[in-house]
Amino acid sequence: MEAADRLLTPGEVAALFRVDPKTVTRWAAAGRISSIRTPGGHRRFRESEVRALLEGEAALNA
Amino acid sequence: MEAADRLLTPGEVAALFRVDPKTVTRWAAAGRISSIRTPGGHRRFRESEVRALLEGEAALNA
DNA sequence: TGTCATTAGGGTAATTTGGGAC
DNA sequence: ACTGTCCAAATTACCCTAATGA
Repeated sequence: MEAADRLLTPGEVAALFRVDPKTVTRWAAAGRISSIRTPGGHRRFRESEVRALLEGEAALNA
Repeated sequence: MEAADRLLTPGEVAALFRVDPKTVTRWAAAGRISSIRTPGGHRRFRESEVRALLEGEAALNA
């Protein structure tokens, strides 16, 4: 189940979705996307999940 | 309890958290993560603790 | 012994967080 | 209901040189 997938920064995820990093933070806070926190409190996102979200929407639209 | 206390280098821990190796060093200096010092002063981290940090945060986010 | 990638250290930008408001 | 922007504070990233590790 758990793959050693890479982690993405909020800025990277925001760039992929073409939204503001703040919006990504809101998604994480709302539980719409799972996040990992560094000991310092910063968030990291699973690339596999982000990609599934991106491609998933596209698939549903086809 | 099967603590696979394999030791990880700052670079390896940094890769897992998707942060800079210097950041891992800062965590150790701040006491956010326990570290072992080599006689030469370099730091090593317990894999079990690092993994608990990663997976622990993720599990809370179900 | 020598090589070479990694790490420590200190200092300065850039990013992220959190909150509330529009 | 959702997003972008403002703010201040904290965390993280990148710059360098010297030492350590394998």
